[in-house]
Amino acid sequence: MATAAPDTTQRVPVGALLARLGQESNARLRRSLRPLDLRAQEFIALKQLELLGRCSQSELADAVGVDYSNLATLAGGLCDSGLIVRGRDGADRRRYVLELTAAGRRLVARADEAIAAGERELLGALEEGDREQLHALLQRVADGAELCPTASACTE
Amino acid sequence: MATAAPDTTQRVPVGALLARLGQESNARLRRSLRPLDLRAQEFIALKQLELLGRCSQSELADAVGVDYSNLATLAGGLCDSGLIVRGRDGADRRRYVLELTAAGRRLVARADEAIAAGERELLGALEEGDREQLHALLQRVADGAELCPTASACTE
DNA sequence: TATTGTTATACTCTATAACTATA
DNA sequence: TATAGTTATAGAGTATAACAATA
Repeated sequence: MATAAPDTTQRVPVGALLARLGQESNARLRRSLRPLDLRAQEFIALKQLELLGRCSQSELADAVGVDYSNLATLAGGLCDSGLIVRGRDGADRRRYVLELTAAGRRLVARADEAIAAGERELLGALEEGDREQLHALLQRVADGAELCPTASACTE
Repeated sequence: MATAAPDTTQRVPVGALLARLGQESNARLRRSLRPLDLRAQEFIALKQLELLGRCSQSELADAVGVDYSNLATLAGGLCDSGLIVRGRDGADRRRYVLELTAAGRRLVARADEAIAAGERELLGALEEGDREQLHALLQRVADGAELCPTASACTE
């Protein structure tokens, strides 16, 4: 049977809180990015590519939590827009090597500014120290679940 | 200009972590609920209704982060399935009053068990105490942003 | 006129399967 | 045969506008 702590029944479980706050976080992201004509997934992929440097489509898909199939379309669009460049890997010609262009790098910088305000607003209830603590906890969960969102944690 | 802390540039911002973990949390929720033939939004709405007790569609939509227009369709489906009942408010006949049926209550209980395993797995990297701390921090953020996920915080 | 709820519609995101090309 | 990528498609979630009924 499931564990049943006495006062856990009447509160929202952590998973539900995560889901709800993630939803809100995504909504704010979308609104902030709309003026830049960027979709949330596109920004996340670009941002991750900035952190990882050169990498293949499948590595990026893993890091970002998007299906390979959907990342193919996504990367194609970003390539057409001149935000990334795709070249075949010399060693294994099946693989693409993705890299941010200068234009892509500039757009990411603009997007970072655009989303910072919304993020501060969402986390307004927390003091600086609490925000750090939240960041550390979330990072540990992400690393533990192998969601691999940081370059340093990508050891493969 | 935006604030620029020295070592913040090379790590994933809190908002992005929240978005990513929320995405993962939602994905696990969906997978856990599929055998019960429940969609994530449907479960979230039912669960919230359990916490709030009787409430109107607009109150539920606010609490759950779904557009009024979409909650209309959602509530209609749940009503057809016999999981909730809808009745007009006597005082204000424009408003619906939603309430969980016995069948709805049973299904929520089954769903709670189904999703508990996935949640424990996602949070596996954290000790019990850290999990509590994460819960408290997320709850404060949710309350601060008036996402109103708890009955107690709903003061309106 | 303002509010509650409904319907319709477009867009974004998620997920699966079938396919091609290279290893 | 196994893997990297592509294409197509279905389903779920998000967002907006137009509308009816009631206050």
